[in-house]
Amino acid sequence: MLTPERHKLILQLIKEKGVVKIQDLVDLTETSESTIRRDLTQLEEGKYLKRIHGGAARLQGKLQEPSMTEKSSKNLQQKRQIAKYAAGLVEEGDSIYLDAGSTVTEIIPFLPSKEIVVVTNGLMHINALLERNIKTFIIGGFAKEQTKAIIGRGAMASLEHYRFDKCFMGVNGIHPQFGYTTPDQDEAMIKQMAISLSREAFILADDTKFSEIAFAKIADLHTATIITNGLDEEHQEPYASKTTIKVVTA
Amino acid sequence: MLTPERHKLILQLIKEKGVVKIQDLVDLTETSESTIRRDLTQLEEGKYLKRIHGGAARLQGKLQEPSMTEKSSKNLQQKRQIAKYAAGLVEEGDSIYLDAGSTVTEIIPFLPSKEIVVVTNGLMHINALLERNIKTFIIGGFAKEQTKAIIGRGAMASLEHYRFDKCFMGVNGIHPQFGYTTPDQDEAMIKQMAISLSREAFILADDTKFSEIAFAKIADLHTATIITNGLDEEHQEPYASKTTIKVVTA
DNA sequence: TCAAAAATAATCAAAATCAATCATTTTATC
DNA sequence: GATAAAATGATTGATTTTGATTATTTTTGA
Repeated sequence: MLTPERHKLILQLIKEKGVVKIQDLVDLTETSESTIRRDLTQLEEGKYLKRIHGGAARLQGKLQEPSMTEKSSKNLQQKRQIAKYAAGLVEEGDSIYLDAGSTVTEIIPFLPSKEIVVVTNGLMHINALLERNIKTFIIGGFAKEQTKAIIGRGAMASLEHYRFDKCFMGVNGIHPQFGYTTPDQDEAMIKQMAISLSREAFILADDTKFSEIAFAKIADLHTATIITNGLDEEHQEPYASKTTIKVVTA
Repeated sequence: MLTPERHKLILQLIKEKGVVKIQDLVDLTETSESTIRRDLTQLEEGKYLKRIHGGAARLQGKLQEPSMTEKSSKNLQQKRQIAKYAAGLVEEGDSIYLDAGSTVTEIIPFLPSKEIVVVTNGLMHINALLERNIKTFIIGGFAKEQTKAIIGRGAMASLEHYRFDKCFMGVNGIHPQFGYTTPDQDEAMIKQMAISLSREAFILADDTKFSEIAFAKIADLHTATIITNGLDEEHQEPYASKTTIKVVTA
């Protein structure tokens, strides 16, 4: 195994578990203790981790991702959290629909790459999907400039040819009475259809979307499961009886 | 195996896996270790990858596309010439089909932006088209990674819904007897269909494409008009009787 | 505190990988 | 077809990485 591969594995494991034992790394990488020790020394020098007696630990101290404003960084973190959880729902062999939208894009890095099929109307997803070598189909139709989404009659007809195990999408409003809503009627129709073509549908939404209402109705609450974060129990109440909410915690 | 082929394979594998071992590349390309080492050295110089002990790794530094070689820059000038002429053929109110491919992309900046409708299977064209506020439809189907083209059965069905005044495409081979050819059969079928759905079809080709034959046949010469440059009269002769050639001059 | 156990660091030889060289083959040019 | 140029594959010795060994330090538990 090549050095960078090992380093990557080590960092990955440390990121997940916080601390790791040397012996675990030896087993994981199938190399000798000496090699692992050398790796840890190097990684510590590069400030990627902290060595501790018996292994190594993640350093929480600091710089993970520079640049990015306060808001968008926090926002992105939230999106990632939600996206990561959503990706965890995808199983090998699934066919899934990814609706256009920046929140949904965040799912892609976490998807299992083998044996899944993705259908999407989101042009912004294409590069990320192809880079991960995921089998990707795009639906045909009119390309809308602002949102880089494929919409319109043709898109509906194109979508009709597929069936999905799961679909993931963002919305602009979630309301106990008015259900899921979005500003553009054409996009609403696509979303609605995608939900109806999926065995399970998931709405990805940060807490600002709750109690909001946008122009075009997509569907009633019960037709999809909501994945969100940081929504306290009090605010969940009006929705809890009408649909399933998964609150992802940090 | 030819050098550019190997380089392509190497980059492809590295893109997929992040890191590759030299021995894997030797097996993959069925050449010697020496050759692979030389390849890696060259590719590293061109900033396409980073050599590591035992193999090579993808560089995340980012800038992927820029580095244009001597050759491709000259090539680009030719492409632009051809593309500009082709764009001049488009009239207001036309519906046109732009096939996937780098030559065709060059048409976009020269297109009249008002009152035309573009249909394409080329994902690489989308951004340029939307930036110019051109009414754009994309056909649905399987997204092929290497060429960023939409292909397959779905694409054929999707294409079927449209009719065009003109269509523009590149090819890999033009031959008096074997007509227009391209390496990928799926792409050939799409091209063929696009031609048959168009009132007029145009092939954009620099002079290196003449007398070449690729694997999959698209159509006979007479089905399209060839737009090329720098092809002297002597070489035009075998084709002139079978189709129309427009030679663009500098 | 002290001794045993565990973990670490230092050392070294073997293995793997590397760069440089050269003879041979392939390709391009006249 | 002859020649030059480029690409290739094998070989060599140098360098890097690795795993085992041994000595040193840290931790553990009585």
